[in-house]
Amino acid sequence: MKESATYKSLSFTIDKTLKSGLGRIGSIKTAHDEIKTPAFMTVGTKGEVRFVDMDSLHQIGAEAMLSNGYHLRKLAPEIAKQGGLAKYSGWNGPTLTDSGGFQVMSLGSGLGKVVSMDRKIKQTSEKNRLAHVSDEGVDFTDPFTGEQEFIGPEESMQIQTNIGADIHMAFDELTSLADNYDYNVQAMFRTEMWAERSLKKHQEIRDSLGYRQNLYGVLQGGRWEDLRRRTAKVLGTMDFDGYGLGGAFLKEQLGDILRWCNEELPFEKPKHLLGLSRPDDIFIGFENGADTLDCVAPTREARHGRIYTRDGEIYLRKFKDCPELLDENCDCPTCRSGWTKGQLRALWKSPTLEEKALYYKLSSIHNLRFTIRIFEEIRQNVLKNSYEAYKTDFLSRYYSQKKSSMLK
RNA sequence: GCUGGAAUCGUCUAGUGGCAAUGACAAGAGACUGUAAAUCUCUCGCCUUCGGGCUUCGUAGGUUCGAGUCCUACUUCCAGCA
Repeated sequence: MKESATYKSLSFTIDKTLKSGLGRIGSIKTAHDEIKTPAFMTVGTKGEVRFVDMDSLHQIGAEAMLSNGYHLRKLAPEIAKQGGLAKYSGWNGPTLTDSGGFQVMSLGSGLGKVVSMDRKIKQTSEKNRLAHVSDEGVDFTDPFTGEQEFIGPEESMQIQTNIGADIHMAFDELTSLADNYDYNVQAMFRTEMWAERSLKKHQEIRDSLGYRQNLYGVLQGGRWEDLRRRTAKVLGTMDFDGYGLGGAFLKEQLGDILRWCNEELPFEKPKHLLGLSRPDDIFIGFENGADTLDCVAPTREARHGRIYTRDGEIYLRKFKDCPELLDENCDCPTCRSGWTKGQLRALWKSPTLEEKALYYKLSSIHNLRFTIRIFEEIRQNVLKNSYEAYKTDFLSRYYSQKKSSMLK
């Protein structure tokens, strides 16, 4: 209670804007610390980043942590008692919670978030879904306990205010790429209605608590320009502290979709691009007005043996006994400690849980640092007026050898 | 030397006479983007125009329409007795 009372409104400062218009560098002041933008928010769904301790996160320059209201729903009252997410998790830095809206899709229609044109799109059949959406909210089955539960905008706000992150997200419905235009219209209207209800409930609780927490509105609208611009206008007039850019994207359209949204939204408010972090997505997001991004890919892919390097991604399994560092140019603790590809591969393949866990930690730290560093370099290069050259160099090196480097 | 038992894909393993033969691990390829994910998918005897063809279950014979499965001998290994 006492600690929470220090919460203040966000203040977002823009230091410099790209000539192209939407991209900018700046900083978001939160009650805990300042987030220099653009920034990557490390995903710690349940208040911890899998296998990575908080000291290591600070050491690699992590700016903020994103946790999930859905996963923390039952712990929320306890988190409140302990003084909020930053304290509870031991992270003690800027935090954001997602509303649980993502689970509408992942437990429901269940399709990957970003899909390239050639990938087949298929929809989960209605009866196999674990989540069902109505205007009230989402009825879902807990995949582990089988328990029937319900979360709507009001429930999500209650959970998130208990968790007490610096930034909360309005409850939204993320559609899948398999959903057609008509369904996206429906989901967009619902998301707008939920945005209003989220805001109302958030403000009620905030007023009763007597201190300020911050809420971002979340935009949906699928891949259609008319929907994206419309919903951006609608949410843009509402009293949100910032905006979450949501949706499942065709990679080829990502930039356009973000541009449609951000041309309509108030320029001076911070924007968070939900759930993306591959290098190309980072550049597209930044240029089109995203100030922060979050993603599970760096840590998940690390655990699965996919390692990021300046020359592209590699499959660690192809590097048995290899004496090279993961990435010669990397300044992460794993590389600086001299761990070689071969040693890390051996840990990963080890029959002991301790060694596997060590691998997960070392590789997660590497991929996270790799990702965070791109954001740092974007900031530096924008200041030096060398952003375009930096981007071109980075992307051509990263993607040119994609195939061959993965094959070794 | 005698008496039991055992020999199947890199390893371990399943296998009532109709089997190219089970499962696991290893290996190879791919996926993963607001974490149902320390996960998932595919390949894993050889060849293939993807219909199929060929060669396999220690070795050599035999019984049978048909043998990894039954019989005989041999080889190797394990256990017990000498």
